[in-house]
Amino acid sequence: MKKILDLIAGELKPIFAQCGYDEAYAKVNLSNRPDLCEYQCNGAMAAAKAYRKKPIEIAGEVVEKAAGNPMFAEISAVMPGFINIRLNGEWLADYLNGMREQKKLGLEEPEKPETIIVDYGGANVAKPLHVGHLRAAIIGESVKRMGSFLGHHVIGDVHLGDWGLQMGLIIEELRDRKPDLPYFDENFQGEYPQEPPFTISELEEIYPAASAKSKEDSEAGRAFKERAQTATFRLQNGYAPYRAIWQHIMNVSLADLKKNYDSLNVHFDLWKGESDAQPYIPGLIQDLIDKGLAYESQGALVVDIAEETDSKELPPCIIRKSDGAALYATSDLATIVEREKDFHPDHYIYVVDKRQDLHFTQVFRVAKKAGIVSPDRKMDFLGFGTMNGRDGKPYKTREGGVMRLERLIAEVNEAAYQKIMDNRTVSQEEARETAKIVGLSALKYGDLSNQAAKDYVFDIDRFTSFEGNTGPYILYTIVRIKSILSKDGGQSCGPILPSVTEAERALQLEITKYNEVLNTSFEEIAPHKICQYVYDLSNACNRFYHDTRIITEENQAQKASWLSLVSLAKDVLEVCIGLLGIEAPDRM
RNA sequence: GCACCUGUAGCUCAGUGGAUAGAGCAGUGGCCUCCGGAGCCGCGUGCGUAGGUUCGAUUCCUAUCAGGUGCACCA
Repeated sequence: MKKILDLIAGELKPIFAQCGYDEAYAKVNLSNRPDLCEYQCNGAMAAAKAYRKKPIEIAGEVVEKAAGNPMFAEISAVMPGFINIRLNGEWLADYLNGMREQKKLGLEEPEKPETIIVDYGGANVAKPLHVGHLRAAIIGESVKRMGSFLGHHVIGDVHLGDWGLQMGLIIEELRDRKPDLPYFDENFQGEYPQEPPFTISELEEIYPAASAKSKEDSEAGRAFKERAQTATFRLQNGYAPYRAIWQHIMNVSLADLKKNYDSLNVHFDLWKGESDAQPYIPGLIQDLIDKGLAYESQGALVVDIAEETDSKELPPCIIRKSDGAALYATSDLATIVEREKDFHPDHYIYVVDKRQDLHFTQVFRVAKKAGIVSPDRKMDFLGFGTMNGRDGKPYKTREGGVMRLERLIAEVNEAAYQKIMDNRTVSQEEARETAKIVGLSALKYGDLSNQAAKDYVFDIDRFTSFEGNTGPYILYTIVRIKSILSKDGGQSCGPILPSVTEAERALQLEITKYNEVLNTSFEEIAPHKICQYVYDLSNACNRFYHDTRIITEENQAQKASWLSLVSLAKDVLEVCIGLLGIEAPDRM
């Protein structure tokens, strides 16, 4: 189905044209004065200058010709030149009935579906997930779901950090702890064991220990770091024993990462990492040299990325260190080479900490200059801000350390559990299960309701509150509608009739925004707009059934209409929170 | 030093080249013979500052102040 704004504009366009004005002026917006009208067209004012007429005259001409159109209950010209519109109640009811019948609730899908890569993990192998990974996971998952639901072919890639110095550090620390392992016997000829030489909890302890050791300002510290660098170098050059250890690290770590992402209800289509891009690096660098883009500067190989339209000077992008090693930008460029080969995507979306803005600006420019992607390829960097504590500083544990994701989730679940037990008498088991769902909604909604690019304050009490603009409040609304529908058995839904009360009308109008909201939210890569909508729709629901007795309504056709209306509202809400990565329980 | 991002109500956040800038929390006053009161209905304060473009600017531009972040061999 078409969006209502487009349908109204579609009626006005020929009228503008008939009157001799460019039909582009027939653009329609939601009214920002609901007391005056539901929709408004401001084109007459914009056109006034071009046609040297008073805006009100233009508006008057258009309104005169539009009067009598069955779509409108009211269309009027108001000083200085607004065109105010109210929809006909029957037309609106028809639109809603259309939504009920169509798949995806009448969502207008893009004419040409795109292949889109969403890169949103950034997890590091052998390091536990912490809150810094939370935003990428939550926002990226939502962006991926939005794109898929709209009909695009979206591929979510975790893009693991699995190829850096951390690997050498772990290998050398492992050598110090278990020197008898066959991986460290230069003369070993047999098969390496299938069993990993460590558990996940050991691994999580090994890395920080090794990292600390390498940073020690002592002879031993420097020696250890040098060993780690050598080990990293050998690993990257295919030294078999270290490859075998690396594979163990990957297996053990990935199983744990998947478990953690699962508990967030975040799922990746690809579990690629930096290591997968390595084979493309030599060709990439040679290509950049051959094209004359890469040149030596202070011993390193760099590519200039300045463009004529730049008002400022951007530093060049380093693609090879003076010691010959590749680095971050090289790896990301090689990953693009790989993705072009595998998927040839129309659109890249990187969901990464906003501090990497400059890095991605450089990478995108090099990719386009070098022709790795075509110049018009859509490449978006969705940089997100920091999650802060109530003190406005990056979120930490009470002890001041880095908060692990597992612990954060556990704390949110506990807070949700307490609230559920305070409010209702349910069994502990049911409360625990519900708390997981409610807690996750609190966590995700609390994050997604903010603009991604901004820092935000994580306040566990506020996010888990069942009142106000929170995830639990949204879930409550859905659960309550489910309760109403179950009271009736869900059997007597019928066609939605024109509204009879203001609250009902408001709810009807709110529901119809669905199509518009989903499309613009994805175009702007803005999940918070879905949150805003879901909140508005929930409020409209609560107002409606607060003063309308549905179940006891004696007029059966009226009752059937209202049941359909709240049922449709519930469907819209569930689709929308699904795109946020949230689901609603049946009871809470 | 250079650059980028952000400044909206006491707090946390939305929002728009158009009419009277909105929510939640906190404060405060009402509403349960009623499908879940986790609700509904009230009450008041604000676009960092100064210019400019425009018929119209909180929105676009410039300057300025404040906070955050990034600036060549970490990822």
